[in-house]
Amino acid sequence: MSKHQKEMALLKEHLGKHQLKYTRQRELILDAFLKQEHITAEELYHQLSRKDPHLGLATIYRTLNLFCEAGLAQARHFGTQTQYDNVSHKGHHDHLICTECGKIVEFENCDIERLQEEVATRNGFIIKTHRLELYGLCSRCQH
Amino acid sequence: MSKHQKEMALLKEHLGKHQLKYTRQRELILDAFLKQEHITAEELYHQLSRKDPHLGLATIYRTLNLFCEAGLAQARHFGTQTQYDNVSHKGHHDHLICTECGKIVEFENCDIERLQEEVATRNGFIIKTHRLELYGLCSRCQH
DNA sequence: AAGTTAATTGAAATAGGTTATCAATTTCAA
DNA sequence: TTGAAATTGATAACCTATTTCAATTAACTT
Ligand SMILES: [Mn+2]
Ligand SMILES: [Mn+2]
Ligand SMILES: [Zn+2]
Ligand SMILES: [Zn+2]
Repeated sequence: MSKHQKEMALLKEHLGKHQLKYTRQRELILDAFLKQEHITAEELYHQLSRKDPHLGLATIYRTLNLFCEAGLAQARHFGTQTQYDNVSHKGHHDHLICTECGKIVEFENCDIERLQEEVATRNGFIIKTHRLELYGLCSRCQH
Repeated sequence: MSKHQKEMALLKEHLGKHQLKYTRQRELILDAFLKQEHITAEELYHQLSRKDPHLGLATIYRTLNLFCEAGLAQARHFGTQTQYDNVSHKGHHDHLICTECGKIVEFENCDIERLQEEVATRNGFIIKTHRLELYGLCSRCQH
């Protein structure tokens, strides 16, 4: 019995709808990915290389992009790399990022989301996605 | 008499404080940059290549990064490229971006900014900067 | 269970945007 | 005017991500 039954079901549902296959690699990557809040392709590659030395980096990238399309992950460009956010059980959220130590705090704020909608409506837009990142110093790095 | 006297003064102030020099290239790039709301290094390069075919792309990148440090510009990763925002006279603002036609609308919203501060405070953070981007369809692209 | 077809994989090449290198040039203060 | 230090342009290098392609694998058909 693997954990992540619900997420695996979601993935299989997406695969079924798009004539895609459920592979050993996709299962491996899914399990590792779901243990993280967010991770880069390189980091995941290094983690998994220990277990399966033959897993290719391209497969990691391809699979993470697949997770995004399936709604399990959300790509977010941060610095030079792309962070893949695990949104499978937490849902949408935004980020506070400490520019000193790299600490990341996730948050949700309905009021902000509502105001975003207002801004969009006022300008004739319909929002599909958004990104909100607050950069600064965490409590430990303020001294 | 060049326009952009105020911005040029700001730049010279920054240069003075950091033992940097005021060069012909920096003046050229500043004038071209200030005519835009936001622009990529490549776009600026192509614009300026017509006037001065010997201007190097590396110089454009270096100078735009300098403008960021001087507070005249603000880098914003959008898609695969970096957009350099002209914040010299408009000040901070956020963006509505149409994913269909690429249209960009700039906006400011004090309420959102205030709520951001609240979120940060609640988590012990002090915000230095932030980015808020709303992606969706503009009025023309909704049909 | 075996065969068939199309998707997937890993390795390597390629792409694309940005930065580093370095000799020649330019700025600017003395 | 002179000289030290910063800057420039051309190009190489870098880094992340995607593409290519032959071999493999998953899953449907018989
Ligand atoms: Mn997150
Ligand atoms: Mn702008
Ligand atoms: Zn910190
Ligand atoms: Zn549009």
